[in-house]
Amino acid sequence: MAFWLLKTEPETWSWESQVKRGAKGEPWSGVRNYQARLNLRAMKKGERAFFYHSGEARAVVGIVEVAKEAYPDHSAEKGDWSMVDVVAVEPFRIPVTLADVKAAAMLCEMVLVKNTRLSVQPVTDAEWKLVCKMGGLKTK
DNA sequence: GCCAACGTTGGC
DNA sequence: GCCAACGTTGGC
Repeated sequence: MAFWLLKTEPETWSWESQVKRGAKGEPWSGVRNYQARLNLRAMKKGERAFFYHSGEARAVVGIVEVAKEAYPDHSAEKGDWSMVDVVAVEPFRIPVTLADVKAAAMLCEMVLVKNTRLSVQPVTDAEWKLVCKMGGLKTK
């Protein structure tokens, strides 16, 4: 069971928009980076990901679940790109900001810190647990 | 608004 | 295949 982190600009696609989609979920389209594509394609149905707001907010705000595994990105005019469908699972009670992540010794190796520009990232089990806890969620 | 980091493109 | 130039992302 792997964990992930999905980055989005809230002006483009926010947690609120994701929640409004409900159980139908939403295709995570528009990824145009090979490393991110690799991660998208490694995602399995039922795996979970942090939903991260970049830009102004800079915080993990909730958790989504993969509802459909990688399939061709319909927004790609050319090239071989993939997307997955994700469904909102649970909001964080307390958003975990980038500053919080950087301040936590255990999290200083997170891809979020090390490779800030990667939009689809793997998260380790230990990181997952801690960030959930910081967000005010019971870890499962 | 600026700049650093990274990825992509194109000339050689 | 190398590398400089350029564009984009995202934090500050």
